[in-house]
This record gives sequence, C-alpha cells and structure tokens, in this order.
Amino acid sequence: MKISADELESLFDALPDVVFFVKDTAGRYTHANLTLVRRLGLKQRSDIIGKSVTELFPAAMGGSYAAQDRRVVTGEVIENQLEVHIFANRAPGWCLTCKRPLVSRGKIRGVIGISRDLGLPDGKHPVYDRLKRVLAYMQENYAEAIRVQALAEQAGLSIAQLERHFRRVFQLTPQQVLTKLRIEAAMRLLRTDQTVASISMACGFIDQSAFARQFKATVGMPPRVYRAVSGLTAKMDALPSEG
DNA sequence: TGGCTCCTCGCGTGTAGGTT
DNA sequence: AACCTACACGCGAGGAGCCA
Repeated sequence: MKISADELESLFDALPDVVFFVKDTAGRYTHANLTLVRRLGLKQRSDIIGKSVTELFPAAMGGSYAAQDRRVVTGEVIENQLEVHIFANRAPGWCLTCKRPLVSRGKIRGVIGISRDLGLPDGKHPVYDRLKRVLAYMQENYAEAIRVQALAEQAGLSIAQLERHFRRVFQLTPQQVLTKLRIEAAMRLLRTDQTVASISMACGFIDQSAFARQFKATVGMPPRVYRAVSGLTAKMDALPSEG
C-alpha cells in the first residue's frame, strides 16, 4: 500500500502547527497544506501550486529556502533543522524542519517536507526541574563558552542522559537550545545600532564570521539583511514560514 | 531507564579573499 | 571599515549499540 501526496496533504490540513509541502525538482510547489496557505496570507491552495519559493517569499528568505531545496534534490536529507520563521504578523517563530528527496521509480522527483512549530516544554517530565535549572544557567551564560559536559555536571546527569532528557522535554538537543538562545539575543540586538561584530561577541560567538554563518543557517538570511528587514514594517507585513 | 563505549560527522575556528 | 563567504582542519556532540 502506498500513500499519495494528495492524501498526506489532506491529513496535514488538520495540523495547524505543521507546514507540509511537496515541490518538484525545479522548486515549484505541487502540494501544500492549508497551514502553509494561511501563513503565506493566501486564501486557497491554488495560490501556491506551481509557484516557487522565490515567488512566494521575500527574496532574503526565498533564496535561502531554494538553496536548501537544491541540496535535497541532489539527495541530501535534512532532519530537525532548527530554524526561525517569520510569521504573517512578523513575529519570529521557532520551527524544526525536515526535508527529504521525493523518490519515484528510482529517480528523485522533488522535495517533500514538513516544518513543525516548536512546542512547549514537557513540564511533567520527572527531571524537568533539573533541566529548568540548566536552562536558566544557559539563559544567564549564553554569551560564554558553554560545554555540554558542564551542563550535565550541573544537572547531575551523564551527557547521554542530559541529551536524551533535553530532546524529550524541549524537543531540542542542548546545543540547539544554546543556539536558539544566542540567535534570539542576536535578533534583539540587531534592532539596536550595535555593529554585527559586537553583537556576535555579546551573544557568545567566537567572531562575527561564525556568527554570520550560524545566523544565516538558522534565520535564512545574513545578520545585515535581517537588520534591514526587521527595520521595515508596512513593506513586509507578510513574511511567512516554510523552509 | 541508566550507563558506557565507539565512531562518525557536523560545527567551531582561523584565515584569506571578495563584497558592500 | 565593516561585513560576508569559502575552505581546511580538529575536536566535541550526538547517534548507535550493547549490557545491566
């Protein structure tokens, strides 16, 4: 039994916190769930089908998504990539994106993927309180060099335990949580007039080079472009998410 | 579920060179 | 001058597997 993309599309329509899409090898949408339609500020699916990310997304983000798709079309699989998506109300939202080549009869026919919103932590988990302490430490010290080993010691857990519990409670590895904290801080500081170099140091990156790379990988655009984009208001009232 | 080892690979880093 | 990108290299993070 094989499930078609049409059937998956219908199923994913029911998930408001998950974007589902299929694109052909040229990067044109062949399927999109209603969550993506809404986040693009569009009315119906047909407004998306046949279009590419560069037509639907602002150039700064569309180009990054297209580059990601090109990698997948060559066979690369993207698993749980932590990304910032800017929703229609311009608020940033954290998502985990998965993309894989769509293979049919032995040939790659396109890209199939989902992007799910990062949910709330599981506060009922037995070690949640210990992890919360580690998280608080990370929030206070993200500007410093933090080793997972040190976090594990602080929680009284082995590294393997810490990672396992982090994934279960926060849906992220400790390293991803640290990146998230740093990028969030950077996005705040980019709205001030601090230089990119000073922001990179203030957020715990070794230099602005490492910062720019990480920022682009996560947000989809270089820091300078994000600064320009976040300074605009009316011109960019719809910066939706996908991946 | 916890603890441990092993191994792969992705990320951080430093540098150089190009671009704005 | 400030910023971005590409590349090479080393190391630590994280996955897999096993056992208790």
